[in-house]
Amino acid sequence: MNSPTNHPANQSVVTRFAPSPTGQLHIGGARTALFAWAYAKKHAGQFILRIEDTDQTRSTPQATCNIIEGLQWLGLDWQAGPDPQQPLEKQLGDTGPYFQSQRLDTYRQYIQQLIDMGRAYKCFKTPDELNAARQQAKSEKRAYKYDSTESRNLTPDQIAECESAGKPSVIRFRMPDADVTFHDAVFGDVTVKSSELEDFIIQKTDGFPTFHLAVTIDDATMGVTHVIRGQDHLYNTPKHVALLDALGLTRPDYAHLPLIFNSDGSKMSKRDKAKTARAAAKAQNIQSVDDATGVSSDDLSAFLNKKTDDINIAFAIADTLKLTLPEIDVEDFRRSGYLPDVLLGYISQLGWSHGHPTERYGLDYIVEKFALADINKSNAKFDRDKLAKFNTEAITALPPDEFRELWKAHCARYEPAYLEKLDDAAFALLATSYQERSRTLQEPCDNGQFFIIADDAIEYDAKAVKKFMAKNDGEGFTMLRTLRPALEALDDFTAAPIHALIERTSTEQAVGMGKIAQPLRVAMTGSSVSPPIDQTLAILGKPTVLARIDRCLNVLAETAESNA
RNA sequence: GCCCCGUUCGUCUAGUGGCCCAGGACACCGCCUUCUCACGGCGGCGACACGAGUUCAAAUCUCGUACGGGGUACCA
Repeated sequence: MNSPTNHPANQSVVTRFAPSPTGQLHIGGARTALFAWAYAKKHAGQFILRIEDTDQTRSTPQATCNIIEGLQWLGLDWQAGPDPQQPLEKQLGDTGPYFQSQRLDTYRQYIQQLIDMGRAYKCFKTPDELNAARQQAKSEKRAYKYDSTESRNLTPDQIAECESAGKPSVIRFRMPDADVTFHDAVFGDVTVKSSELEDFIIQKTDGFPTFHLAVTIDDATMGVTHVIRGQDHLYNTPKHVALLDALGLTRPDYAHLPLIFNSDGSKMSKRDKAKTARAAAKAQNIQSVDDATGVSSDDLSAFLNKKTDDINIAFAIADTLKLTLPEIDVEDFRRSGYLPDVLLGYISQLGWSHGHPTERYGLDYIVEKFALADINKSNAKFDRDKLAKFNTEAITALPPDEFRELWKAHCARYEPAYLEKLDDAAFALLATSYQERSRTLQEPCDNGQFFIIADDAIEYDAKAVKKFMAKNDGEGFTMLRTLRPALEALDDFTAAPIHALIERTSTEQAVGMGKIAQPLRVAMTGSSVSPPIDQTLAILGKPTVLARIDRCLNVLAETAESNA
């Protein structure tokens, strides 16, 4: 099958990612950015980051920063757009500015050109009138379509009259009375019938262009050769193509990507986090969250009553309940401890496949293999298990010092207590212990809390105590009493000598390693889980080990043994 | 409602008329390893949505049905 293109082979590729700055970088957006970036990279072209902030009510500078930070973390760099090293006003590239709010003059110029050509006109219909017509059509079970006859035929006098009366107007594009066909790299030739097309708005009453006008003009004036975006834009494309044709501008090549959904088929949206937090809070019937989160009980009840989906409240609940919210934005995945290359490798497989001799790969491999022809048509569901597995493998394969540095950076950003409480040597030992048993960079933080809390803050898990300590007349306590002097006498308190000591004890007492390791675990962690016990003791250090044995014996032994 | 698109194991996918009673990966199950939790090794379960048609031959082509998705905004 041939793949028609509107661009000569020797023209260099220009792609772009054009998010609207209304929050964090969404995982779906990240994949769109990845594909556009990879295509440009593969063809030694240019990748543009353009900020689509024409919706004045929803756009924020903070959101732009979030998106920039997310892209940078992923390692997707752009040659034109906001300069990530500079304040937001500074921009890279020579086809800018790259904020749509700074391109209003350009849009006006093209809109005026369309008006002058008779291809655009003012329309004084109000949203209310339009809605009424829509409702009317619906109640008559009829397909609604904007009726252009009245506004198209307004005389100059009538227009002047409306304007002097102060009636607000929009500008609409006069859609040609013909079917529109365009080529899409994923869907092939797409034709939309004339009857499905209407005179759409290109300039709002506030004087801002609509998305359709802005995106079309920007892509054309920035020299974008390949528009790679989500499938939700497929049926916007006839509008863009018609605009381009009217203006005599070259059509870019299009590729519309399948969408990404949750495993239950719902859209991956930021509201999933609120939903999950709310459901957990209701299930456990909590009345308040940790004071440290700064969320009041009023905030909480507003959230529980669905008055707000405030993400900060959702996180406060998650913190209080030790709950992981579903990852939706790139920042969520970063916080959960996924490696950027793994995340990218995984999401690249959602809707794109090249025959996979392997499925574990990173950015370089994607660039090497990427082709628009290998993009699928059908939507994909996001599978966190698979992502987690890939992440585990990548973490395990890391050189130990590299893992330590990555984990350190993660702690600095999300769990500073580890860096404050542990010296370099202890941190390094802990990193080594956890590397092979961690799915994410966050997991050792969650599982290793007992390494950084005070000796008297250990909470003993009742089941673990019963099973490993109190059972058989408190054999666990007996073992601890046996071990204590031997451990105290150990001069070189590192993993190897500790291991030797435990093995010797095992032989002398004629018991399995488990009979020794598990009571120690309970004393050290309060639970039955930790890294190998010799490493655990070495990292904790002799004073802490002895203190925790003593505490376990003093606090726990009496009550447990009397209850036994 | 209307217009379009899609549909291979639970999930992501390989597959472009004979190589496929359908291959890989994740999940799941079992065994091995084991001081706990993990990691790891080996094995197993498991799909062409349904119905017609074309053909010597169909997961692959055609039609219909069902289901899923997108669009139908002065949001992008």
